[in-house]
Amino acid sequence: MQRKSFEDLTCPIARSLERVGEWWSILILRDAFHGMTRFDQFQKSLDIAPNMLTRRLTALVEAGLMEKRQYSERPPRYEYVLTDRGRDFREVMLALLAWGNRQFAPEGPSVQLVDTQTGLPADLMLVDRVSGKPAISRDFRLVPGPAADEGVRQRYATKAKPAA
Amino acid sequence: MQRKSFEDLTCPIARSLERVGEWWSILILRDAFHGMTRFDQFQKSLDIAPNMLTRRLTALVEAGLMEKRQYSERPPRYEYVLTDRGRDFREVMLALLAWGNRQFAPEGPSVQLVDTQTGLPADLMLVDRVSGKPAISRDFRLVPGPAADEGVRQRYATKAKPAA
DNA sequence: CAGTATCCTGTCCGATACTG
DNA sequence: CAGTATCGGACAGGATACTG
Repeated sequence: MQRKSFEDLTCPIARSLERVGEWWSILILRDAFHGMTRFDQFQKSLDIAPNMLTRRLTALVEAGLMEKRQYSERPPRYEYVLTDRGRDFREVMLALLAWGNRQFAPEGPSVQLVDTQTGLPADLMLVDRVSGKPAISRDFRLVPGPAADEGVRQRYATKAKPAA
Repeated sequence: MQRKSFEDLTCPIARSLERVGEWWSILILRDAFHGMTRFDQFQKSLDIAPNMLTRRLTALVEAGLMEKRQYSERPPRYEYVLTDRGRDFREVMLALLAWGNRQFAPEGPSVQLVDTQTGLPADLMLVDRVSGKPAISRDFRLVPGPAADEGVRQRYATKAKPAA
């Protein structure tokens, strides 16, 4: 029966996972951020079976994260480029990368983000543009928004106090 | 043959995905951040089959993101709490949430982070603690770190110019 | 080069029944 | 309450062969 469809769910995390929840999807996006656009570039880099690559690329295109563009008439050739929506995913990827480096790289990072102006590695944190406070500040709380449905309201109505 | 094991890979994104790549894992963490600790709390909230919940919880414990703690002797009762490593994942989750709200919530967010001091919804962005610049600034570039292996170096040695 | 077409396997996941 | 046990289905993913 496989996973239930969560398309109707309003939780933004679940909705995001609908689009990028498959394992390869994020790695394909990672390579796309690195400038790759062509089928065989992805295939070589990822060492992925070609049919799987086709499936994932198609899914990413359908989700609006990438766009398939013809860059040659004869022979017909296509490339896959990030859309605005896909490019916006960069922050999530960098957050994931930073977390991985902090937690699973005892011998130092294998890939890191550096400031090309100074040469210093970046130390990323999420902040609120409005107040300037870090997102992990205790001042912030997740609450149901205007489009919340019953399920969401129930989950966020628990008396349990949120973990730090 | 299922997915190859990527445990030996040094890419921090792949390494992160090893731990939280399964669909339910992140949703369990989401609920844990919301203060849930007990088996049946997760089960009711997620509407997940009990055997799957056991599997995912066990995996999260093995990955060091959660800890199984006995909170009652007779009868023996356990609870699942976030470890430091698990709590550190909060930034990734919030980044995912913010992306989902930006991209897939035309009718407004269903869940949002608000500043309890001001009542204003947060507008999250990743910034570098060192320079204060946003992570999406063009000044930043991903480069191989001290622990990079051949595969990583090759991927990051392409002449292709990174996508914006 | 850029895929499509088959076939196969592992496992994620759901459903249900059961237990101390 | 907090799970374990068992069953079965759907699909992610791999391997390989083939095409314009």
